[in-house]
Amino acid sequence: MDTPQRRGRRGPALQTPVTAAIASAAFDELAENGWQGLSMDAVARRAGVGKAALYRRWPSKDAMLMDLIGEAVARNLPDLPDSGDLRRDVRAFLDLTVAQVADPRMPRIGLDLLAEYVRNPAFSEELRRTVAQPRREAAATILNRAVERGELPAGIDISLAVDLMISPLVLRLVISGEPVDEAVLDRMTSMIIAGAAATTAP
Amino acid sequence: MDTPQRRGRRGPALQTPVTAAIASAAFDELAENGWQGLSMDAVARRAGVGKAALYRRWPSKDAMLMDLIGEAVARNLPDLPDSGDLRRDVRAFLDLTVAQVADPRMPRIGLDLLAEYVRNPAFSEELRRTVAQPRREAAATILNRAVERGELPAGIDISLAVDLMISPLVLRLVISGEPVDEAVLDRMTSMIIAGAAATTAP
Amino acid sequence: MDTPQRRGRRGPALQTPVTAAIASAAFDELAENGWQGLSMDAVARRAGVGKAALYRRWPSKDAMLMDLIGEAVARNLPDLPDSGDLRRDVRAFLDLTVAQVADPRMPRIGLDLLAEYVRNPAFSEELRRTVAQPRREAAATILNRAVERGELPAGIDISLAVDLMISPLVLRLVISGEPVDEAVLDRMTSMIIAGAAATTAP
Amino acid sequence: MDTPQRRGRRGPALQTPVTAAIASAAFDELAENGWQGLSMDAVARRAGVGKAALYRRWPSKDAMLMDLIGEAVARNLPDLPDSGDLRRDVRAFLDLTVAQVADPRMPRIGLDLLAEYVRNPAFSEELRRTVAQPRREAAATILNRAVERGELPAGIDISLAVDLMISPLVLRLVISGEPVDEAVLDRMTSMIIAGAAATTAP
DNA sequence: TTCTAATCGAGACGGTACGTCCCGTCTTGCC
DNA sequence: GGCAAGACGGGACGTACCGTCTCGATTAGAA
Repeated sequence: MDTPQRRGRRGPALQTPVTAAIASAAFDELAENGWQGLSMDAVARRAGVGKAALYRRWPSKDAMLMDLIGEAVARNLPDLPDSGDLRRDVRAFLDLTVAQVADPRMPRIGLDLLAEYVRNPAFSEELRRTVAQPRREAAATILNRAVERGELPAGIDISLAVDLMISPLVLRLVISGEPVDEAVLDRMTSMIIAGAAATTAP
Repeated sequence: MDTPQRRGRRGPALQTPVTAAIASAAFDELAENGWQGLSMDAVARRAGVGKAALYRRWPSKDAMLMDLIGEAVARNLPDLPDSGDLRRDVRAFLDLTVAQVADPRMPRIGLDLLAEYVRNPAFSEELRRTVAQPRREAAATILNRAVERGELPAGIDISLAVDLMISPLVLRLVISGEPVDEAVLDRMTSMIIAGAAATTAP
Repeated sequence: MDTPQRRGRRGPALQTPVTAAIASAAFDELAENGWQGLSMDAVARRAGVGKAALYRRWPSKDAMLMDLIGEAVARNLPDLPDSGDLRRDVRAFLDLTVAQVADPRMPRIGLDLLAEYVRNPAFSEELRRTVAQPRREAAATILNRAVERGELPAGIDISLAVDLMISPLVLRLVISGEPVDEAVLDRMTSMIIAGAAATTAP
Repeated sequence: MDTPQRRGRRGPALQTPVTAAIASAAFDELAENGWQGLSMDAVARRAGVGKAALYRRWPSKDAMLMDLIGEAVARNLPDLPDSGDLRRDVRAFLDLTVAQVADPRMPRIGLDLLAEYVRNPAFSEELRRTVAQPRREAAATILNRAVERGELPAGIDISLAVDLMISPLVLRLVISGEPVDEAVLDRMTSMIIAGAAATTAP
């Protein structure tokens, strides 16, 4: 028999084979033509599906892509153990970020994701909630633990320090595209620790 | 010699006032409707110009906007005097960045600019050259002067430190949109100086 | 065998009321502005229809007009009873032609029709088959019956006599536009009968 | 008084070779693309001439083509001697018509000419005056001479008989495109003479 | 000879229509 | 009732052409 085994739902989508086919086709089109270049007709054709099948699931092209991408990105959430040492924690955070962005489908889709993120306020909020916030919280946890351990001074600006943990790496990975090797990550780690410690009110 | 003398001039040039009218109309439309919402017919109508006048200058809507915006952004280059003090130099750099992004037309257009930046490789390179590079060089100059004065250690990673001077502020201003007040800029300045000093090889 | 059964219907048909609305709008525009002055946008707007609905049916403006007009003209075929007398038959044929061309929408559209007839070879053939040929056959029938009755000699050139029955009247009606009253039709009838009888090989 | 004496010449005349080049290019384009397909830019390019040179001479594309074609057609006016015999005169008229239409450039351009004739009222009048009227007068002269000689009855409808001399042949040559050989011309001559004689009031 | 007005080639200008493509909705029949 | 196929209204895109205008270079009549 072929009982449609519901295995711990990954999210509302991908429940039926039709939805899965749409998702696959959409990602292919996204990688080939980008967000703006993707047309609903092309996705439906590629998925061997009627256009109505798409609009039965999402109210618009943007909503569909937000949902599909958001879900895909949200799936790989950071899971960082407490190493008991700030330097190791920070380095692990950076490594995880590099690993996630290094996903083979990321280079092309990721940029379009950011493009649409800044373009579309609704998606902006959705993505902030599902993607950015969890990562910011993970970074904040690392910093707070270090404060508790006394590795960082008490009065630091956590929010600013979190920006510091995320933005220089994202700039390199997503925007400037410069290579990020071990040595750079080492120096970046030092930079983050020193910088974070200096975010106290003067 | 009996060269059959060519009559007439070699051909008229594009008329400057027309280009100016198009640019103005395009910026208005951009601010009102955004990159995607901007239509070439609307720009032409607003500029009191035929659509052909647009397509005589640029091969497509995207090319037009890239060119116009890129040029506009490239125009306001940082011009930072040497204050002789690293902290003052860094703070001036941050203030300048805030001021440029705070330009009333920026909030809406700037995001679209970044969106297209990551989407279009050709524009990406163009924008890197005319917008990012000059600012990176200004930041690098500040840091190098500090090294010469002994305010920063000799072995620091200038490129990484430049990232540090730019990315956290850009993240706040362009992406997260969190407010940036004087106090935050003070703490960010401290963070940058401490972080930059720590980018030495371990 | 496991032929993957195709789901859904094979595809929707073009909707009749839409086609009718387009045809009506096209004829209105044609009468008002002529073939060249008719614009597809105007037809679509007048029909309350998207431009795509037009181009889904015909590949171009000319093809659309050829099809619509050709079909309209082809519809009113001559239906001429055998009066048993050549003169009455010929006169009835002329009257029918005048009546058909006297249709209020004809004066303007008819000329454009001929214009396109001579311009476009494909339309030319189509129109010859649906419009000219039936009328030529009706004329030929009249003449052949007269030959059988002995009203016309046996050796006449039917094709040439058919030209005679059609061309002088068409010249007046369509090209020179001179008025055609009862007296002219009387004289033309005499002319045709005498001329037809003289088309024998010398 | 101080009449500001106008120095310099009153202005050079339009240059003949330029006009000739335009005419040649226009006829080429006309033969290749037809009246509607001919574009002024293409004519100017082909003639190696600026578009202004065209509009300096004619107010519009239609006016230019009307003028050029009208003049070309008007040049070969019928010049028919009085043979003293109606049959020979009619046959000569038909032969001349065949010869004129048989001109190698005619087949393609001639049809477009008629097309535009029925489409464009202004051209219609111009062409009627320069092309049709002289030929109708030539035909009328032939008929009137026959009446004077007693070869045709006195009360015939000259206008209708002129239609008879022109329209069947034109129908064949220009519209139906059927071949016209000697035998057909013989029968047509007989038909015309008999028909013309029968155009008397009943 | 010198002035100067009109012509020349080239092509930009405003405007209008074309034919294509896409979005999001709606309709029709097959499963 | 879900599905494929695709027609539907709407609207933007990028192209082509018309008839006008501007530009600098050329040319030939009038002073």
